[in-house]
Amino acid sequence: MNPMRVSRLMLVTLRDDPAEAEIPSHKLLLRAGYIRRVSSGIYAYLPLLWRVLQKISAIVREELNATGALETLLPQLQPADLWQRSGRWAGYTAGEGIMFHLQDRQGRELGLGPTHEEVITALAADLLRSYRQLPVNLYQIQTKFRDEIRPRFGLMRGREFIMKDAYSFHADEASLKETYAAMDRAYRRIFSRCGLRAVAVEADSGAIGGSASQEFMVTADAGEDLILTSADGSYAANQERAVSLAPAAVVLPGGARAAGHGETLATPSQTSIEDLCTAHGFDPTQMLKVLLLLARFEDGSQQPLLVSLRGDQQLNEVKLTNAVTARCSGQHGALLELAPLSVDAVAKEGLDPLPFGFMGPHLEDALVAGARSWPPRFLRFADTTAAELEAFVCGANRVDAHLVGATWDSLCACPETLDLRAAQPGDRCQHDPDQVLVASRGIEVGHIFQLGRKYSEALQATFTNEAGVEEALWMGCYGIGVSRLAQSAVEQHHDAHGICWPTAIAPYEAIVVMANVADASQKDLGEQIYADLQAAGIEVLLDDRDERAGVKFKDADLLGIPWRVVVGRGAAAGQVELVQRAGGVKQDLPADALKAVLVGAIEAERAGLPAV
RNA sequence: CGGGGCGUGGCGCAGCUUGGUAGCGCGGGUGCUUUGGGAGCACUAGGUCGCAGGUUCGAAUCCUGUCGCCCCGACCA
Repeated sequence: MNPMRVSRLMLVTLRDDPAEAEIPSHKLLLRAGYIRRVSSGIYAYLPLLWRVLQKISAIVREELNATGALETLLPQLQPADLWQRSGRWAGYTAGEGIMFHLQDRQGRELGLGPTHEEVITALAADLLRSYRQLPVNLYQIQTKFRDEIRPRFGLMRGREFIMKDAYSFHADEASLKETYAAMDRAYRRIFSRCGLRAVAVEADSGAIGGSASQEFMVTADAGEDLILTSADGSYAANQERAVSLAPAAVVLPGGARAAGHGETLATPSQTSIEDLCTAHGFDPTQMLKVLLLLARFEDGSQQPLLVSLRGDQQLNEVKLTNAVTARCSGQHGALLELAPLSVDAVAKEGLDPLPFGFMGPHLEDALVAGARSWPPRFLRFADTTAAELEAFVCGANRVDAHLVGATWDSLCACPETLDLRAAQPGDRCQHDPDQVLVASRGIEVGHIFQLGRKYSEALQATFTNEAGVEEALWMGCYGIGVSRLAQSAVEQHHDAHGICWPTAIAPYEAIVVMANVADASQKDLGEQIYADLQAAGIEVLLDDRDERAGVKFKDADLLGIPWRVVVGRGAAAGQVELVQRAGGVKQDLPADALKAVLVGAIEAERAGLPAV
């Protein structure tokens, strides 16, 4: 129950927006006294927020326990050798690495857990021996540490944050998929029970690895991710993953010229697609653009890339990263960086300058053959839209000239063709060309992965199958940013006056405000209602401060308690006012009718939104 | 790490260009009045101007260095 009087709450609210905050939810959590910054990306969760976090955690526990998952608690201090065995120690500690690490008094290296695949997989290797024990799913709710390159927006991207992470182990892929689907369903229930509008989107699995992965996004304008959704709701993806149909290309008048080698066109200083189209009346879809990039790998090696795209399309770097990783990471380790090839980098390799702005897909390997440290050839890719062009305009590989009416094969063989373009809002959908992708912004609050056997193989986590053969475990992992979820709830539920918590995760369900504590009838009735509501099972806060009514109303709005009971002028006649925070609807009613009204309303709201 | 900006009582800011012994609003304390939407009046406490050097008779102000914080990019729950 934990009833509470505001006078005892250590409540400090701020009238002005703190200078450190940018987005509404961050400002409001600071102003309403929910959090305090201790250092960059490190926050104290004050008592009111801790109640919110515990309510979210309780919902998460209920839903995961209902799937048969087991709650556990793993160490945050993790030995380096565990991470060396999975091959992630160097990547996570050196350079851009995200893991805080230290040495103990013996000089042994330790890391502060940014995630727990290593620890849990080592435990699985120790404890899971037979297919008879499978599947199992373990989860924990605890603080994670990540030395973020740039912490920001309060709890949205902290260096220390609360996460629920779960790891499942299976005898085969079918079992993994079953648990993955069960977690998908549990996640949808968790977010809707928390009162959040969330959408599940296809996602890139990034550094965690594995095959399928899906993110859960709380829709909000301040979200860091761009989501593309079809109007019928059957397709939704993070832009870094999204696929779509590109607009049809406008056929190049005259088609192929000079037997597909193209006619030379003088294009002085016309280095951009836009310049060329303006000067010569081309359509961007008739152009072929060539991007040069440089990939840098874990082993220190570098590889120049040549990517062909249709002129109207944008490169999706995540797709390219995945393509390069698939080709090269076996030999060179993880891809650390993908950056546009600079004039300086070319010069540093001792090469002649490249015709930037006038390059065609037939740019010869000979141009990089003499490089000091690069391999003597480009790694070449073409996006599907570029590969499908019959005849196109492209750079002539010398300054101030382009080719018109060139074709693949005549110019050069079309390189490996992949989907490398960024899907855009307005693009037609692959599943139904009559549907169009629509953009919205989202905050990633959950992510589920089918990891496969990446970690179990690295850490020799095996079991004996039905046939008596040793086999690597199949794994899934499933995360929810608990503290981030709390802040995204504020981002989604606030107005000009403050927070409007969904009842299911509000720190208190109701606040009783005695307008004037010097008035004995108000004070007596307020105390009585406070006691009655507690007895009725409502989590209630009593604002007993000797402040003017206006101050208490402002604070109640800022705090965002879903229901406010005002005991004021009508107290002597037994009348009170009931105000719903979201929407601000007010009603006057007799004090003895209050309990029934409030209990009914709050019981309905505790369930959150209808499940999706 | 690259680019941009900011550090002045608890919070939000002015003062800095043109050096001369620190100010405003909010907040805190005391008293009186007020009491349904961040009250009024009076009194009061609280800052070696992020830190370290330097220039100067004199530095919040000019110079150098350094630390911290915020915003834009790569990363992610």
